[in-house]
Amino acid sequence: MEFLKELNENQQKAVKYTDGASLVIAGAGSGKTRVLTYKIAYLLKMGMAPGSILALTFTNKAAKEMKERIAQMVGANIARYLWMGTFHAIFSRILRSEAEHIGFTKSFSIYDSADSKSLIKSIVKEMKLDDKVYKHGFVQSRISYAKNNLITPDSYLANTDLLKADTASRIPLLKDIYKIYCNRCKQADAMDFDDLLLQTNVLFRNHPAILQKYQQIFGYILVDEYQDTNFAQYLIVKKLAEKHEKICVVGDDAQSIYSFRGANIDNILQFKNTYHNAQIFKLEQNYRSTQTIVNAANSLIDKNLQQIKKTVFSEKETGKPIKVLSVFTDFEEGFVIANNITDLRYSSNYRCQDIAILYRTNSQSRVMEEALRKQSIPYRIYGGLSFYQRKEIKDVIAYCRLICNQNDEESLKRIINYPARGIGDTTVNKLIECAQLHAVSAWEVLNDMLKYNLAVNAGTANKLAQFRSMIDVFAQQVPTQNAYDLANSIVKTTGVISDTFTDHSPENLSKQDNVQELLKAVHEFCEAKQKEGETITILPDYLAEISLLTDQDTDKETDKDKITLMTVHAAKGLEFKAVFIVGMEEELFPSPFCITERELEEERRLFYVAITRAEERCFISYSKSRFRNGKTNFSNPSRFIEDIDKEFLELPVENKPNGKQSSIGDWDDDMEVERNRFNNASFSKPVFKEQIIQSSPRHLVKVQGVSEERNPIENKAYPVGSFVKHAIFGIGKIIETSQVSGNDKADIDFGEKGIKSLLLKFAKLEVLT
DNA sequence: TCTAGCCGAGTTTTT
DNA sequence: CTCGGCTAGA
Repeated sequence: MEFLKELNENQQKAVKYTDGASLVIAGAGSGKTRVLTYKIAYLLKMGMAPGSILALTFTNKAAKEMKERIAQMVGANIARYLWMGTFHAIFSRILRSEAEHIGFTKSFSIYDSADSKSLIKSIVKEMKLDDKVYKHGFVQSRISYAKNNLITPDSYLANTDLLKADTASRIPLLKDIYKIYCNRCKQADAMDFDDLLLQTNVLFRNHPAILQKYQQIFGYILVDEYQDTNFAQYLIVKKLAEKHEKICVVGDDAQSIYSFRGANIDNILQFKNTYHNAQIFKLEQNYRSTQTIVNAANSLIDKNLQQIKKTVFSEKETGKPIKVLSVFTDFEEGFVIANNITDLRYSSNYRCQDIAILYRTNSQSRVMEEALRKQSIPYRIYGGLSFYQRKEIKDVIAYCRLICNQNDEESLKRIINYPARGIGDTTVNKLIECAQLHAVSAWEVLNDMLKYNLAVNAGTANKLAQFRSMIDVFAQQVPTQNAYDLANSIVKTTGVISDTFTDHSPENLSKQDNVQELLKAVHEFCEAKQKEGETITILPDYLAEISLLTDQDTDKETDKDKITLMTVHAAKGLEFKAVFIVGMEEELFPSPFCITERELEEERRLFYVAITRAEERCFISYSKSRFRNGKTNFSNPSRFIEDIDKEFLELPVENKPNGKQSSIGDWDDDMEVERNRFNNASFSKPVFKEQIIQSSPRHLVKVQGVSEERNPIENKAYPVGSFVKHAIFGIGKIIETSQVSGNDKADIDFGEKGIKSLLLKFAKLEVLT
């Protein structure tokens, strides 16, 4: 047990306690993953069989990393038998082997959220309801909420509170949509993400013998990120652990940020009430961040009332204060951040992969992206469209899914007329209506159009029959064909990507690349399975694997050394030497949709998560105006900045070039922060784009001393003396134009608002005269 | 069946 | 602004 020496005292205690239930409260950066991995290694060394350990995580990435670390410690041959994966992955595996007990088949499809949205849309349409009232997004979240709380359609009907709430929200028929939605899923032999948890509960509730079987199998259960479990997950874990209470959950209530998805922070707060003899271990030493960052984060989270008290501390160096950057516009924000990044790269020798830009909403990525691109800083955006959500990929996968499960209605709808084969919307609607009328799947109708009286003309019937037999031919090959060969012939024969061969546009070429990429992935999957001793890997096995994958799981080698751009949510569990948290403004962070104290506390935790991602440097920026939804909106600094003790912050300082007074306007009154305009933030390190691209880091440091002297330069577009209009300051008169580091700049007298030095590329001035 | 054009809406999302 | 969804017309 040499490896135990690598743990501190509390970590060791948490690892070694295996007598009963235990809760490990793990502060940010306190070695949570380390405790989990070492604990599993410890259990294995104590003689526990790997096949009786169940370890649940929230992301595939976390599971994969943990598995790799354990493999290093105890050997891959042992590690591969661990039940380790996400809740969804593990229980979809169990559901597949027990599917017939709950009315599904082994090859059930998994509907992703786009599929379920599309199904909801068609149900609302078929019920002739107003889709402006029954908005698909809202209906979807309502159904998801019900499932996460284990409310089946029948118990929904019996729940007066829910019914009342729906009537009050003018959506009384939600109960019916929910019921039909579930029926349709079952008819399609499909489960959505929430079903994977709900149906597991149904399985365990209705079949005690099966529950008992898994209670026997899982001799020890570990759960990561327990603060983010919802009721469905909580109950699965509770039932499985009931017998022996050999369970260890790890989490941090201060990092609970998924309540809007049904996560219930009470699961961790009330752990002791669920498991009466639970031991609690607190990990409070942060090994990730400087003292300043840890203390700043502590002072922030201290403002939350609801929390398990703990004292996270760091013994690393004090470190630099968190730098607060104040800018005028979101464009300038991007520019300033890019400059700061350049600075870090070349004067502190940070690599791109050490740096992350975090934001509250995905839409903020655009300006950042633009700024980075302009300065040729390599970056990678996480979130947005993932590989598996791309149209061409979804199309190919829809073929694969339909071929493996002909009842899969969403896949059928997607490709029955793609590529176009003369089966229009009218026909598809008739087909589905007919199927509903006879309570069978659409495929069933296709199989016997006469029997079900499908009212289409002979030509259409012929086209439908052709489509059916094409799918049939593939379907017959499923049990005997290797997944890669079958996928390959699907792509070649169905013409699913024939659209992309019409021209050589970059979009089309990229689509072809993506499909090749997918096929390559299938190939690799088959080879990996073969190495594990499988004789043949069939297509359904591959589908089962990828339906639960996300973009984050597909890291490419070429993406290694790049700046990371992602939402704060996506950054949870990650760490970077330097972190930029941008858009720290009211109406953005906290989100205007969070009103109640409980919701605000979650937003504060989100900010806490953001800060604690940083190891050495943390920057926070806010802009006084932001371009959103086609309009420029004014904004104030986020209240959360004030929640951090000032001693840990480096607030923007006023800088007065040439002794000119530059008044701030009204924004900063509450913060006593003054603007350090373009000088400090933007130009302390003049940016020479070309040189940055070509030269080595050391070269660049030399150029940094270049003069910042301003030389008045006549600017023809903005003649001295002319009047201009600015989005924030209103009308002003140009006093002087100049160039600084190759950027056009103007000094403008805005009367009452004072004299401002503005960069023309940001100011967006309108010339009036 | 396809496409241009209009209208309206617009947080966060591990699976 | 920038998507998605729908309608009108080819």
